[in-house]
Amino acid sequence: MATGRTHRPATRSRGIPEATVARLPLYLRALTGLSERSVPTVSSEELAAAAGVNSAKLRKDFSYLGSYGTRGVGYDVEYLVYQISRELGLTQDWPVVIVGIGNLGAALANYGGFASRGFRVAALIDADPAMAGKPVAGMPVQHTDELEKIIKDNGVSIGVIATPAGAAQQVCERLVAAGVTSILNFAPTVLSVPDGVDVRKVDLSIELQILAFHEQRKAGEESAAAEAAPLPPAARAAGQADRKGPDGDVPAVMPA
Amino acid sequence: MATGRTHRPATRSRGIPEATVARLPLYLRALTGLSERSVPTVSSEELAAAAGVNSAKLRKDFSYLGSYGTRGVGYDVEYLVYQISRELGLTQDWPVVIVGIGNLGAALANYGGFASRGFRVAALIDADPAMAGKPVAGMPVQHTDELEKIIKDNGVSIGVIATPAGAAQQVCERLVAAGVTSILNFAPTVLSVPDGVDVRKVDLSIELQILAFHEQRKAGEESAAAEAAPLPPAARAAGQADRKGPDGDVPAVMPA
DNA sequence: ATGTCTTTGTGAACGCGTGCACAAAGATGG
DNA sequence: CCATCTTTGTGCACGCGTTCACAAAGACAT
Repeated sequence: MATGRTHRPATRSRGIPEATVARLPLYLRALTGLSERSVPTVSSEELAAAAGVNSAKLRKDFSYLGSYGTRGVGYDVEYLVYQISRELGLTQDWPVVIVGIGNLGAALANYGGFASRGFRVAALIDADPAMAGKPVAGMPVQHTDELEKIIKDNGVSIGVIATPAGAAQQVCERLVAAGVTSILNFAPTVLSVPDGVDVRKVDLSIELQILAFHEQRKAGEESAAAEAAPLPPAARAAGQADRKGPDGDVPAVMPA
Repeated sequence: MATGRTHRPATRSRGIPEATVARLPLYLRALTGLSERSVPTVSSEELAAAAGVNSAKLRKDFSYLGSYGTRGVGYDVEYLVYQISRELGLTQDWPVVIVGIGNLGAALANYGGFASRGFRVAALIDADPAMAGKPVAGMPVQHTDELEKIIKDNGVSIGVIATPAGAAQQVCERLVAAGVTSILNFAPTVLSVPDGVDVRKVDLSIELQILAFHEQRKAGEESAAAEAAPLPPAARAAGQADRKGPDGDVPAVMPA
């Protein structure tokens, strides 16, 4: 999924593997659903099915948290909801700021999933002076000039970047300088941050390209030998394409 | 990734590892930037820095595609752009439909990154009759009733689901029945699909929760021994919480 | 209390991905 | 033509994550 990842180099964060951490929210969601239906206990097999994973994997994941199950019975739903929430740090309030209130930023501001898990949108920030004061999701947009003050006043440590790619790195640096140590980046750029700052990336375009790859492969398998050698591997004469404009003899494949 | 991933069980798709496929769009983006600046060739070291990865990893990734570099020189930018585009299947046109034109769906419809890589939004679909005909991103929203017809008429094989969680599975099944074989899912649900259908998931809430985990850990390291045992591991008497409503003696930690 | 049955928790094996380190290949200069 | 220098391509080792398979633990019936 979603997601590619630009974050810590697979440091095991206190014994809990990164892959397990990434699945905990999945379990939590499934458990919350069971809790709403007043299901008291659940087996690893049932919960795994609900979360879309292997039951052995689920049990191993939970084993990193402790022995919270009862053999022969399963897991107590409410208790497990609490334990996972605590482990993820969702028992406390996390104020976040969203920078870049375009279409995507507005969608994020309105997204219920943020507020429903202890995340509170503390401020919406945009560089466009025309946006300042306009209400989005029942909240006035504030100008970028206020960024540092907002972060410090609210004790924000998580920032969401939904700006155009060109502005992302600069916004990122200001966020980090003001005290933000975790960033969720929607801009299609590689952010460089100092050590100690976590960056997670959500890149819609990349996800689609990965799907296209598999889609093409599926289509190619059906009409197997349809494509001959698409281009000779050494089609270009060595040292010929040097110092030539971007519109050389190589097929222009990138639209706009 | 971004993200978690619900897709093929790590099947190596014709020799190219899944992890490599996920990085190809990253390289492509960096290369496109170089191409626009008319840079003729680039070394693995430079390109790796631009893409935010290790240079050895980049070279190994490219080695799966073939020997496209020149030792002592580097890679021809234009040629590599073409090769990666072809490998990802971006040399052809991919019509996509977006189902669920709420805040997020509208943001996606307006998102330039879709159109800029060979992906063409063929239709916007929503279940709300009041939305039908309304223009979003310069395109009239169509009603769900038309879904099957739209898919078949346009030869759509990639669908984007941006509906509420409750509607996602049903929409998914209709998409698949109509011929869609790749799905990008923004709804916070686990989709179950038949074999042969790829699903990639983008879950904003999960990404935030992962960040919160690391954030909490950072905070916990500073004030190391601040937190004592938060709850006795066997706090509940065995077999006591059975058959009790969701509001038992376990702390209610999930807001709303 | 004893036996049976269910389900957890985990040891161990396997496979994938990553990164090191270096040989091979080609460019470049004399 | 030979030497040197740069950069690729890759063999290899290591570590993480996944999965299998089973012993241990507890529930439950008799």
